[in-house]
Amino acid sequence: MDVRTLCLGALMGGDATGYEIRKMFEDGTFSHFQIASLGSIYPALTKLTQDGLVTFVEQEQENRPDKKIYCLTSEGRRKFIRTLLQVRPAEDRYRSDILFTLTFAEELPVEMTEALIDEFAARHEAMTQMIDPHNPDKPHSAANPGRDEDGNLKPGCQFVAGLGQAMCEASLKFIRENKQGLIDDLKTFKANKP
Amino acid sequence: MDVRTLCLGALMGGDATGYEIRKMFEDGTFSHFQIASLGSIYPALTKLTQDGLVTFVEQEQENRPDKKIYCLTSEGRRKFIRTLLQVRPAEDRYRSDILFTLTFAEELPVEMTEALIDEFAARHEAMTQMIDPHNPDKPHSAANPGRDEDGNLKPGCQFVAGLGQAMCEASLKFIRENKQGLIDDLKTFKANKP
DNA sequence: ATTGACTATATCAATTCGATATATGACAAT
DNA sequence: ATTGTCATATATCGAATTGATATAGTCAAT
Repeated sequence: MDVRTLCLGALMGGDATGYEIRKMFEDGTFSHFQIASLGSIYPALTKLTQDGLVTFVEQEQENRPDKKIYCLTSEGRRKFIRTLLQVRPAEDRYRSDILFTLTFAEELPVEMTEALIDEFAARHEAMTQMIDPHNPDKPHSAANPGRDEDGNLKPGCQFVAGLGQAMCEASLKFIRENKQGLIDDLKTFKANKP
Repeated sequence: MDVRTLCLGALMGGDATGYEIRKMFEDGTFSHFQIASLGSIYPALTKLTQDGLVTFVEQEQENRPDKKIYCLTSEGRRKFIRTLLQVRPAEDRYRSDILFTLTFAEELPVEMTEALIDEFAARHEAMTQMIDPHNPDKPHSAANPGRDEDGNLKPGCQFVAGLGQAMCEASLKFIRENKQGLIDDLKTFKANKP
């Protein structure tokens, strides 16, 4: 799925600026299962405008650059749904430098291994906070759509959030139960092979 | 972490061809937490050769293109370890078109939502098989390093494999417990909003 | 017979990332 | 006082990477 399609999806939750769309992928609704950088979002929005799939109104701001608030056209909306229906979703891909590094734990100081695991845990801890739809310090901003008029989370979003939480919790649980074992294994491993 | 570093890491487990390195990321040891395509691996190996971090011997084959079997130099090995020690690992990133699509479940036919969830489950089921170090149909090929001379899985690899399994199992469990609920929610949701 | 899958290397256009530039205000730290 | 950093906001661009394609032969299946 290319960034253009992702932008259309982001605008399904309501009008937004390019900056706000990036936040949806950085902090917001999509952050735990999609990625898009500003360097791809802005050109995508320009292209979508040219193709008539979105429009924008420019909002002047005091002492700040103008905002461009983008809005799906009815054609953009139709195009997005059609894409979802037609395109075969790509394989999921998970990318983790930390896990890659841990694969070579035998070659590293044990303290570093421990620090890497702690870092992994901390990041996943932060992610559960971010995903949690009931989290009170999560603002009801443009970066967190997926709700209907009454403020209820839509079923699809709720399911996806729950799935993300379950995966985070599982990894945290695994670390709690297996970190010390790995450290011990590494120590004996290193003692045997100097 | 760039593809050059990933290639060095792949060669830590023993000599391999570019094709075999891709398999490590496609099917093998690294497949569930790193990605690298052939289009990036071959140029990376060329660059690494120029920099003296790997060497290769060309092996003629009957009725096939020659194999280039790449091998870490001692400098390459040192460089790799140094990189692991120095480089701050990038944020983990998980990318899933299926989950993104499910976010818009309200806009799709319920049958499609169900099919997407089943597909997600099937892929994760396949992944657990692939990760499992005890899986008997997993060959002891160049695509599956991470073992010492006695065939024992190294502690770091075992930990990472276990973590991957735990996350897969958690997602499968979540789906078993919540799929029907989502389908029901969607039906009532759609009934209320025609 | 022919389609598709596997081994093997290589190239390349299109896409995307990540860093940087620009402008301003707020707030914390030294 | 001043420096640093963070947040808002858009935009550009080189570098890295993907994904498709070319080449070429073997093998199994339809």
